[in-house]
Amino acid sequence: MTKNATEIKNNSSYHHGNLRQTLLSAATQMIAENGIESLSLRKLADKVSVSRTAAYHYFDDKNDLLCAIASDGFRQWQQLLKQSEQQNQTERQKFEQYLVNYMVFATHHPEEYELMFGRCIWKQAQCTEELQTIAHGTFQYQVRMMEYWQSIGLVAGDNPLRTAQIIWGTLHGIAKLFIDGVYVDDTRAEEIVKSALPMFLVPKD
Amino acid sequence: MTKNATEIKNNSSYHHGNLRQTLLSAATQMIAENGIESLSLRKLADKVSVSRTAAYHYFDDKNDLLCAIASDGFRQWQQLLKQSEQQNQTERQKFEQYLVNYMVFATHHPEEYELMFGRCIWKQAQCTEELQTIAHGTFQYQVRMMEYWQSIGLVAGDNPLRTAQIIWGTLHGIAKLFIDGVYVDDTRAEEIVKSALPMFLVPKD
DNA sequence: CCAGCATTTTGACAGTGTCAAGATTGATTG
DNA sequence: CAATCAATCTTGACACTGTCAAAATGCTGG
Repeated sequence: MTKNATEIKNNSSYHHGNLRQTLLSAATQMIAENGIESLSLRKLADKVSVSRTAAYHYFDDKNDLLCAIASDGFRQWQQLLKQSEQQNQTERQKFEQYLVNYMVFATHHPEEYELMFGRCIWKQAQCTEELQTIAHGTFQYQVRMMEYWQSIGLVAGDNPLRTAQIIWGTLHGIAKLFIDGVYVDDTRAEEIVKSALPMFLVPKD
Repeated sequence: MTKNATEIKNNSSYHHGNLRQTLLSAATQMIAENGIESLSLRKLADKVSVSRTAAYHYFDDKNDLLCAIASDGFRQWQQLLKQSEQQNQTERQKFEQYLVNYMVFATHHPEEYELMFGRCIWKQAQCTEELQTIAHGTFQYQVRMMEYWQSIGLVAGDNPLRTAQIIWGTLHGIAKLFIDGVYVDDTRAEEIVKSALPMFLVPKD
């Protein structure tokens, strides 16, 4: 029997064959279901039917595993960014789409979002080089988008970095207030972001 | 010897005399120094020279203790809010002061801020009634400030709640990106907030 | 002086991350 | 084909965590 990267689990065998990916998927699912804090390496190992310390062959640390999940999140987000860029709309629509996309991504994958931008990785533990690279790249990409939108007179301001920081801050703040449960009323995040939109635009008249 | 609320520790006595407050202060200090995650009830007990479970007589939970610290934080913040309101400046200056104050408070007490607005209490655990009340009151207060600033034509928009949500979101987002270490460059949070200021104002000319 | 009460401690348990050492297996090479 | 080796996984162990139940301690009113 040859190794097959797509087969989930080679039953009744000592070697798993695909443990790293299996761990990542299972961990991502567990996090999505019950939150980051409820993920323990031991419960994860149980779920995958493997011993407590098996994961240590693929990840240095619990932190290392979390960083890998976060990196996946960034890849997803980058894909979404590029997708919405290719739809032919007005630039103004693209900008609005970007804002809404951010909110939808954050509120639909709250735990992964927390991992990507939260203190758990960035402050408390040190983050992987892979994660640092991809995160930085994503931000740079967004700065360039701002630069373009400012150059065509859509978005206000003349300092793309500053503007990106502020707009990102706004999105991040609203997203986090929802995700963390500070905003519990039925107000929808999307609506709030849409009413924030005019703030960022160059006045029309 | 009579009991004295100001004396820190009645040495060589079984009963402490002032344990609740002592625990709160020590915990606040430990959190400020080494972060929320590094606070354990046992280390806290050690620091106060008391047994592991002594705290359980004053707090239901670890969560309960954290909520008490957060409540203190809100009291501090409210005081700061009212102070800056009483200084006689133009309304425009007061508004700017409010933004800057928020940022200064958040970045100078990052761990307490995280406790006040972070997932640790609001999402993961349930928060105390005391905390819920004081937090809600603080937000209401800020909404009323927005209402006033909009009524005199300083701040843009006609929906105070929405505006408060957005401005608070912006402040919160920028603060958290700094606190959590996502922004690591030497850009100062205060500067960013000041350049965000015009976004919120009614255009002058 | 003693009973009762508030306060603090000790003992115990389940759960956590992680290291070191051993067990198992598939692959490689003579 | 068989022996060895390296990759992979497991077992044992340790320190640390929050928290409960039961015991111990000291203050205070009768």
